[in-house]
Amino acid sequence: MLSGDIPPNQTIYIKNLNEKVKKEELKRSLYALFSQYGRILDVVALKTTKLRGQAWVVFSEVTAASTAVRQMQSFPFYDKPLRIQYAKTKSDCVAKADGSFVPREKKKRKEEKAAEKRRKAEETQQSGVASNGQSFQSNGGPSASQTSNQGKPQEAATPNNILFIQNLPYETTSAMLQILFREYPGFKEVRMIEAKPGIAFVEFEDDMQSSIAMQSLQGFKITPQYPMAITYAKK
DNA sequence: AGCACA
Repeated sequence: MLSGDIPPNQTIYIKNLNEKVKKEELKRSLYALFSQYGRILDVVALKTTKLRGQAWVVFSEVTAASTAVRQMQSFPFYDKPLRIQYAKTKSDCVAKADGSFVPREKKKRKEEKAAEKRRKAEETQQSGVASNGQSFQSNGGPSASQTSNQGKPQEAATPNNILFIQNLPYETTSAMLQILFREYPGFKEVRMIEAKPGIAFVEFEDDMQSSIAMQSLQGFKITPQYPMAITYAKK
C-alpha cells in the first residue's frame, strides 16, 4: 500500500534509518539535513526496540514538510536511503502550540485498570464471594575524509557557494552535471575528480544562488537508483 | 517492518 493515504501535515515520519547511529548524533544530523527546508520545531527519535530506525521531524510549516518528503525521499543517509512519509498523528509540540495538547495517559490507563481490578477483587473478597484468581563532515576539498563521510551530514551545515554532490552514478560526467546546474543563476563550474567517482563540486557566485540550486536539485536522479545528495562543501 | 513525544 502506498503511503499517500496520510494527509500532509507539518511532521514527517522517517524510517529505514541506520540503527547503529547514536540517538543524539542522529537527531543532530537530521536537524542539519532538514533545516534547509524550513524551521524545525522538534526532532524525536527513540531507540526502543519498537522505535529504533525511525524518527520524526516537526516543521513549523506544512509546505516545508511537503518539500522535504519529495526532495529527500531516498536520500542516502548514513549509507541507507531515507524512507519518508507524513506522520500519522499530531506531534505534541504542535498540539502544545495550538492549544489542543492533552497529556496522554496510555500507561496510566493500564495502571488504573489494574488498580481497579485489584480493588474489585478486594471488594468481592470482603463481601465473602469466592474470587476465581485473576506488556553531514569534513567537506574541505577532494579529501579522503570527504568521500569516506558519504551521506553523513555533520553539525551545522554552513552555507557555501560551493556545493558538494554525492551518490552520483559512476558514469556521470561533468558535462551531464553542467546541463543540470547551469540553468540556475550564478552557476560557475563543475569539478570532478577522476580518481573519485560518484562525487562532484559545483561552484556558484554566492551562497544564496548555490542554496537555490541545492534545494531544486536535491535528490535528483540521474539514474533511478541514485538520488543525488547535495550538501554545502566545507569552507 | 516498525507512528512517538523519557
